[in-house]
Parts: sequence; C-alpha cells; structure tokens
Amino acid sequence: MRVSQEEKDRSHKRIVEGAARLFRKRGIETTSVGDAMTEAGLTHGGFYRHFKTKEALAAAAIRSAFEDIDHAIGAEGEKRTPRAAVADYFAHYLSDDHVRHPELGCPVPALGSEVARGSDDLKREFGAGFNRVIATIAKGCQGSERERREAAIREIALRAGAVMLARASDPETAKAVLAACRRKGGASARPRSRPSGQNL
Amino acid sequence: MRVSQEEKDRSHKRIVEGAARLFRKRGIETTSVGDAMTEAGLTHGGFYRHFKTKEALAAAAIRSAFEDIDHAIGAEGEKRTPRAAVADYFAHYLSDDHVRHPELGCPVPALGSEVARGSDDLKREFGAGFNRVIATIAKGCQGSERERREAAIREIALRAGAVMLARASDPETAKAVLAACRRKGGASARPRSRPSGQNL
DNA sequence: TGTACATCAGTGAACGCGCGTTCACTGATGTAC
DNA sequence: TGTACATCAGTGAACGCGCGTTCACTGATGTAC
Repeated sequence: MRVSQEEKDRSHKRIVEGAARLFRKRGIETTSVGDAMTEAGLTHGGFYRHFKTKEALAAAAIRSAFEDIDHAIGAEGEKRTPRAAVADYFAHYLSDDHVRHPELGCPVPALGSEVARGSDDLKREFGAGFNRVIATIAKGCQGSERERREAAIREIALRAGAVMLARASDPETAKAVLAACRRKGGASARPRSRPSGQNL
Repeated sequence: MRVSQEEKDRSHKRIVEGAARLFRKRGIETTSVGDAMTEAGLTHGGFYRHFKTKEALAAAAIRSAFEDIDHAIGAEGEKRTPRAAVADYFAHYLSDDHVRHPELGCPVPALGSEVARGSDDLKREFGAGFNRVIATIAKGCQGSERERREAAIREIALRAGAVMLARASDPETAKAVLAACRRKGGASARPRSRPSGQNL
C-alpha cells in the first residue's frame, strides 16, 4: 500500500544507514540488496522505488558513513578544541573497539580495497568523503594549511593501514600492529619539534 | 586424460600464481574458480583435484603473493644493502605503477579489507605472510630489534593505507594522498636523529 | 623389459542456490474538482 | 469540505544468470608381476 512522503523519506534513511553499517561489516559485494532491505525492516521488492541500482545504494552508503564520522569529529571539535577532538579520534581509531566493530568505524579500512575495484562514480564518492574528513582532521594539525592537510592524510593513511592489517591478521599480529602504530601517537604526524637542546 | 606428477605440479603452480594475480586485481569473492582455472590454461572441472575448496586456493594465493614480495626485497637486499633494497621498495610502493597494478603489488592494500571478513585460516595465512615481509623490511630499519620491527610495521601501514586510498579515490585525491605520504620518505619511520645541535 | 591393470588429472555437463532486477498487485496517499 | 481518481511505496513471486561444487567419463601415467 502507498505510504506518505514522510514515511518514504524515513524508509530511505533507514535503508542508507543500515546499508552503511552492513557494507562496512560484511562488504559491499557480499551484502545483498535483500539483506539491506531486511535491515531497514522492508522487503527486497521495494528497493527500486529508492535506488536505480545496488551501486547507487553503495554510493549513498559511502557518503553516509563518511558524513557520520566527519560530523562526529566536527561536533566534538566545537565543544572542545579541534586538536583535542582529533587526538581522541586517533586514540579510538587504533582501539580494539574500532578493530572489532567496522560497522560504525572508518570506511577507509572497511571498504577501501573493495571500492578500489569499483566504478569511477564510487571512487568519486569515496574520495569526496575522504577529503571532507581530512579537512576536519587538518583543523587539529599544525603548520600551514597545506602542511596540516598533508599531515592529516598521513595520519589517516597510517591508521587505516594499521586497522586493516589488524582486522586481516591473526590476533597476535593484530596486537603487534596496533602497538607499533600507537607508539607514533599524537595529533600531528610531523615529528614534534622540541625546544632546541633537548634533542635525544 | 591422466597427466604426469611433474605436469600436475606445474599446473598447481600456475593455478596458485594466476589466482594470486587475479585475486589482487579483481578481489577474491569477485574472481570465480573458473576464472582462476582459465588463467592457468585449464577448465573449471579439474579444480578439485588441486584444492578442497575455493578458500584453500585463496590461502595458497595469499601465501604466494607475500612470498614473491618477500623474496624480491630479500634478494635485492643481498645484492646491495638491506637498507637500499628497502628504500627502493618503499619508493616503488608509493609509485603510480604500484597503484595502477595491484596484480603484482602488495597484498595488504589489495586484499586487506576482504581478508578482514574472511575465516581465521585466511587471517593466519595473511598474518604469517605479513610478518615475514616485516622481518625482511626490518633489516633495512634502524634501532634495536624491536624498534626496527615496529618501524617496519609503521612504514608498511602508512604506505598500504596510502595505496588503498589512492586506488579507492578519484585521480586528484589519489595524487594528493601519494604526494603527502611520499613527503615522509626514507627507509625508517623514526624521525632520523640528527647530530645534536642541528635540530631545526 | 614387457604386459595388464589400477589410478587419477583434466574435461564438460549438471546440480542447487542466491543474486540483482522485474513485475503484477494492493491499498493508502495525494490531488483535482 | 467532500468525492473520485491517479499515483506509487511496499509486497512477494518470478526472471535469467553465474557461482561453487559434483559427477561420469577419458585416456595417459604409474605400478605390480
């Protein structure tokens, strides 16, 4: 039976947000349209009232996942300093919790190697989401605008690699990878310049 | 018709090495047993004379891919110094060539997020391969054994994250990611300790 | 060394299954008067 | 405001397709005598 526009919008949001979780947890190819609709409390047949193809859902889900993360860091950065928000985000990034729960975590380690084999549309969406997160994280880094942006990219690249490695390895190796990458800590990737004379 | 043991061994090798390339290029789930057999010049029906399941092939292919890379760095490191071999490997790691050709590249950015959703067996194989590569790369790093190992882990985590990001993004973002991560250059992740007095 | 026979690598058809997508249908919603 | 009707979100059956895996078959290989 037909449903009000408001109800349709709510369904749409449930589908996208549910898919954003399922795709990160189980992969895009490995999650069926039916799975995504069930997660939203609907049946598979209605899917095409919302999206032209499964890939269109993937694009929307990637956008949603990056937005969530971007908003979380941004909101925290307004309550406290951007630098503190970013430091907290980085600490959580390398936590066991993040490794164990990809469904609410960063899309980069969860979807990266799959999106890499996807369409240009998907990559554009992924790149756009990544750039927004980088801009937010750069606010907590040091140096010129360009230096901050590059530092943010390095910080995420290191941590995304670490989390992906931890998830893809046996528990012992996972532990070693996280420990090694935590050791590099701090909100900025650049070696902190110390007051001169204190080197070593 | 039956084929000699030698011929079977050659077929086996072709299947594993072909799958190692195809899996890195197109993904494990997205590559069929038939694809892998065709790549080896055989037909799909004979697959089960070589492997119990598709997953067993995935494990063998992951091992093969890591071995190739480990041997390449190790062999180079015997001709020159380990440090130079590792520096060259890192330079190539962040090259456009590596980004564009996952089929002969590092399995970490190519297969990481897929293996993360795989079985414990697959993760053990992945972790073992990663550890072997880390041990080889650690030979080109500085510090105590533990420091070298942790530096190697960080170097690969950063670069694997960067390559995955570059592959999963639009070309412009890809370029920015590679540029930012190259800036960190050098064979060791630790900030090179400079002769004192030269800080800044 | 030669012979008879069991083995088994590789082939191609077939299997059951789940996928993305389409479709006829239902009935509440939205709209034109 | 009330009525008649077109729209369309959601349902569940059905589609064609490709997958992993199984199987009967072929004939060269390996082995026992």
